[in-house]
Amino acid sequence: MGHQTETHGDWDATLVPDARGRTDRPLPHCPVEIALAAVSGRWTTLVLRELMHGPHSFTALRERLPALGAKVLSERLRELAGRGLVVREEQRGFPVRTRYRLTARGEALRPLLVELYRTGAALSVPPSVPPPVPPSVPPRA
Amino acid sequence: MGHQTETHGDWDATLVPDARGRTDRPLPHCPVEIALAAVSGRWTTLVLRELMHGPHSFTALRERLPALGAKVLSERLRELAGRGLVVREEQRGFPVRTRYRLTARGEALRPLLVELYRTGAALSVPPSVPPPVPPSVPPRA
DNA sequence: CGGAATCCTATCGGATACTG
DNA sequence: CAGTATCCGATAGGATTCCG
Repeated sequence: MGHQTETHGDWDATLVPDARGRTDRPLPHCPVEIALAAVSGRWTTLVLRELMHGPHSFTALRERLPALGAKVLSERLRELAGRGLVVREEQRGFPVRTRYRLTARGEALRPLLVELYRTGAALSVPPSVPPPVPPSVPPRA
Repeated sequence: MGHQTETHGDWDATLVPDARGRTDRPLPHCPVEIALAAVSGRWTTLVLRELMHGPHSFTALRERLPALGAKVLSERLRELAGRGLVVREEQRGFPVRTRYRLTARGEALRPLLVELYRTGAALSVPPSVPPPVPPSVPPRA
């Protein structure tokens, strides 16, 4: 065999390019976990999609996503802001206009969203032989 | 403006290529939701990573991921199998060898995992100005 | 308008124990 | 070896109400 620095030696370099992906448990510094954290949570990708079209106010977002409750939207925006993906901007004047804008970091999620869409679209064509439903009880003559 | 078939008209075609993405709530047939469902759940991406290296037995997977409990592994494998991403193969003989192998559909997740890694790595370099800690009270005079 | 505070339920995932 | 069965605490997220 080659070398014994790694746990099991052969890592696919395109899949796991560096040491941060060579973990044996879900650690928060693993790039995959970081990216998943950024887009996970119900409604998150929809909120991101709206913000990708440009800045929106809290209420505008609620109008675009009528089934999204104020509490959850508020949570999502705070998470996104906490990760530096979104900025909250208060436009001074009267009344106080608030808007949420995607940062450069937030824009960096676009290729991921595109890839998620692509992959999901590919998966949505059903497998030739669907989830092998085992013949539960073979009908006896 | 152009036409009034859509709710708000201007959709980014690279972000939302077709009607399945033009939803105002998280519907299970939206491609993004489908892809997210495939990779979501704790440990899921790690299990996929292992299976991307080739088929593994239940116990082999537990050895690679020692902190992953049998129950959760069992759940993950059943979910993945249910989505047609993994197949369970029983090698008859003694003892009964069981192994889990990625299907072609499962392999189709590889680009997504790569993109997740890429994006997460990009996000892990901290923003020039971190989460904008707002000047809580503007110093007067 | 732009939220925060509560309350409530469902599900998730970890620990432990047991089985063919 | 390859799981299942149970229990249990912690979130997640929806509904509702209230606030500056």
